[in-house]
Amino acid sequence: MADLPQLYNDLVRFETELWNAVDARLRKDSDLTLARLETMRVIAGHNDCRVFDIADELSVTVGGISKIVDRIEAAGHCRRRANPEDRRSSIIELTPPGRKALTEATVVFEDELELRIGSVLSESALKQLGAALSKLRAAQRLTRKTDQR
Amino acid sequence: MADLPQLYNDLVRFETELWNAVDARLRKDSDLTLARLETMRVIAGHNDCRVFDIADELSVTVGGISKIVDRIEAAGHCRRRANPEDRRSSIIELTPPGRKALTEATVVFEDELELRIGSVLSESALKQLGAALSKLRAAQRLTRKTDQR
DNA sequence: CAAACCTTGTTTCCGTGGAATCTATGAGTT
DNA sequence: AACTCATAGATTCCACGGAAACAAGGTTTG
Repeated sequence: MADLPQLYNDLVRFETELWNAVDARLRKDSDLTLARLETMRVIAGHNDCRVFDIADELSVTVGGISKIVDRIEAAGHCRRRANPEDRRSSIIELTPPGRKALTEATVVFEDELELRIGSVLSESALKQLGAALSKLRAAQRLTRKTDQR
Repeated sequence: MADLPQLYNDLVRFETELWNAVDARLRKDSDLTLARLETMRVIAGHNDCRVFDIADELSVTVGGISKIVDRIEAAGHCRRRANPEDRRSSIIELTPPGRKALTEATVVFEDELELRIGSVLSESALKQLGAALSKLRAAQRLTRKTDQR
């Protein structure tokens, strides 16, 4: 019998510490925070990216993302463009300075991940971990449907 | 080569969704929130528990925990007692109603973990996941020492 | 096509948690 | 003992993100 509370605790604590460490590293060695980096990665990876798409992919609220996009836009790193398909929404795209900042921050980001994850586990352990997490997320997507809000 | 950003993303997203789901379930089926449950679990598991001990174990700030303890105390679930060893700090202990609430909430907590983790992965996959997380945390504790601040 | 409903995004308001500051106590040095 | 420095906790201030209310556009149904 696995000790689920223990596993839960390690998971949550590791995630907290990882987030803090990566965020601190980005603030020190790049122009982005982790919240902005994650948002900009989604923008870069989506064609015709809307606020909704980002919120969905990052599991946060639309209202929260709307405000993060405000800040990224104020920093000159992205811009909202009218969506010809649907006038309720805008299409968000990175500006050239935004793409540059993203590229630079991504190097730092990946370096820190390598330091804190890649270099700690064996290649096969990494594969297993990735598989476990992806299975857990898939299961969560299913239960979500039965959840009432 | 493992895709670390992908793994990172699954980890953070799973943790976010898990936290939200467990917290929602606790609010619905118990008297505690997840933040309070975690705090009270630490209090219950420590002899002569101080604010510092909780903050350290949960990887959050002392100031934040001080306020969470305020709320738990206001709900009548814990109490601060003078520490005879060190008058700067108090010893925090659960009240009988606090212990009762903790016991009840723990049932809900473990049920939700079983639903979202235990029943999703095989026994051996759970073991591997636990081992990987504990190794990752151990490595993080080491790098922390070299981190300035 | 109108009415009802749903989707998308923004904004307001609020609770939470962090950083910084302040107070009190303890430990170490002279 | 007096001074300095470190530690524990509380408090103040602030930034962030969620919930809810709102606005506006889209979709469905009669």
